[in-house]
Amino acid sequence: MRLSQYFLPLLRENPSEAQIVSHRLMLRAGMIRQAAAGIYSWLPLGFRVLKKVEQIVREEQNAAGAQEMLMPTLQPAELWRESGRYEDYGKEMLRIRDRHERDMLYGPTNEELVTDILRNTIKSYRDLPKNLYHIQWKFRDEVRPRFGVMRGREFLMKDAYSFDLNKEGAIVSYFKMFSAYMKTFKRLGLVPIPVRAETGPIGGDLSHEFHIQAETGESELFFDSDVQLLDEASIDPASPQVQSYLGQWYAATDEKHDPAEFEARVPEPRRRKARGIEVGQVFYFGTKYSAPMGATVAGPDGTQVPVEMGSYGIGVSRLVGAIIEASHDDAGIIWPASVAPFKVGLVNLRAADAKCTAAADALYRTLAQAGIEVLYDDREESPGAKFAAMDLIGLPWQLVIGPRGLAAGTVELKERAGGARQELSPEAAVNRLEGSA
RNA sequence: CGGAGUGUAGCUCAGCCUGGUAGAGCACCGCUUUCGGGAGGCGGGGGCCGGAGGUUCAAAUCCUCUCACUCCGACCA
Repeated sequence: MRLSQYFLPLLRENPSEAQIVSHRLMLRAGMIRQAAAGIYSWLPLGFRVLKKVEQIVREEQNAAGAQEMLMPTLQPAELWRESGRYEDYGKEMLRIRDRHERDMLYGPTNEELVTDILRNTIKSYRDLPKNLYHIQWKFRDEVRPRFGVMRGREFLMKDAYSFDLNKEGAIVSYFKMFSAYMKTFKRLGLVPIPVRAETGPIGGDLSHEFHIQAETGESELFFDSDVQLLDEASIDPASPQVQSYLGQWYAATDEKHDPAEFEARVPEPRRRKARGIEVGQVFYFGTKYSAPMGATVAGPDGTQVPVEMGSYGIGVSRLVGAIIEASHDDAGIIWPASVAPFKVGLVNLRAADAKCTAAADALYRTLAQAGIEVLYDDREESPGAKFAAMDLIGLPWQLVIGPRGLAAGTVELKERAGGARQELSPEAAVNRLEGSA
């Protein structure tokens, strides 16, 4: 993509409404624009990142055996009256009335809707287990939206729902998702901290939140630092010991925190108290929805039993902000390779110079043909402005072509993280980029 | 929902106290000299001063109402 043609409105100064670094950088890097409090448009650069995050989440859900579907944003109030949550949810839920005076709502979550689908289709225990998910926009009418996409009112969430015949099966489904979440967050370049959590309005008795450590996090965490070394491959969802296995690392939100237990179980050097951004939560809640809504199947003995359920959320749009909180410096964003909007920024230092531009154009074509995502700064701007723009948008690599290198037959390849630079031939630079992750 | 602020050019802000017909820097457009980490010169375009009402000869400025946004708290994924 040529920067001269790309819609990328960069801001040199910090917009006054943005208080935290991810919000500031997303606005300055031309990723988002605010439409109303807690409601954002995603501009081309931000949209590319959002789609990459979404795709990694999707791949790991599919790999864990969940099946993608798509439920609507608008739901009938009737289903929520069945579960009892229509009144419980309060003003967080955006209620809408259609032209026929029917009560509707913009879904804050989808337990009711998916349970309705299941009860109308699945009749036998032979059809279980099932795990269905979708990636859809949600709306929660927060009293006080803030921090950009980290706490928006409208947000993109992946939510999965598992259905099992009994509790043992549901626990297996739960830990399959647990393991998939660990892998997902690691692929996004993050270090997830899974903590025991309250179940909140979703209900149930088993829940974990997944947090990313950041000073701007809204949650307070207490954990054994070794939990950060947890390898998801060591989690066997089918093992009866999986809960005690994971329980060996103390990790809790402040609501669940027990100072006495923390001190007794975790040696002092490994005790951590830190702020975290919640990027995912998993719940096992049994028959909380299936029982009142009549989602039952015929068991092996022919009796009708309510299905055992769990739900599993990942804040896809919030993750974009969380990744920036976890990976930036004074100059701008530092994208992990897996979600970077482009792999490399190609900088033509002398767009007004025919030789320099010819060399840059040639390299641009070569990179594009090699299937490398490249953002080509072909504008006539000062070098300082170009470097600042590239550092701000934080692509993993920068490839610089200027008269100095041209005379020596080299280009400069710079790594955004760490800032290491090297002069090498254009061919060698392309090879390096092709070979890197 | 309580408390505190802010709304003036695309962005950051000054002007408001003490009313007199709208400003700066950056950004943008043209020309030019430049340009290896946000470069200089000259010229230019861009504003229902958030909205409505009021006071006044005269309102960005004073008064009333209203809307939006931000921050702290409570609440929340």
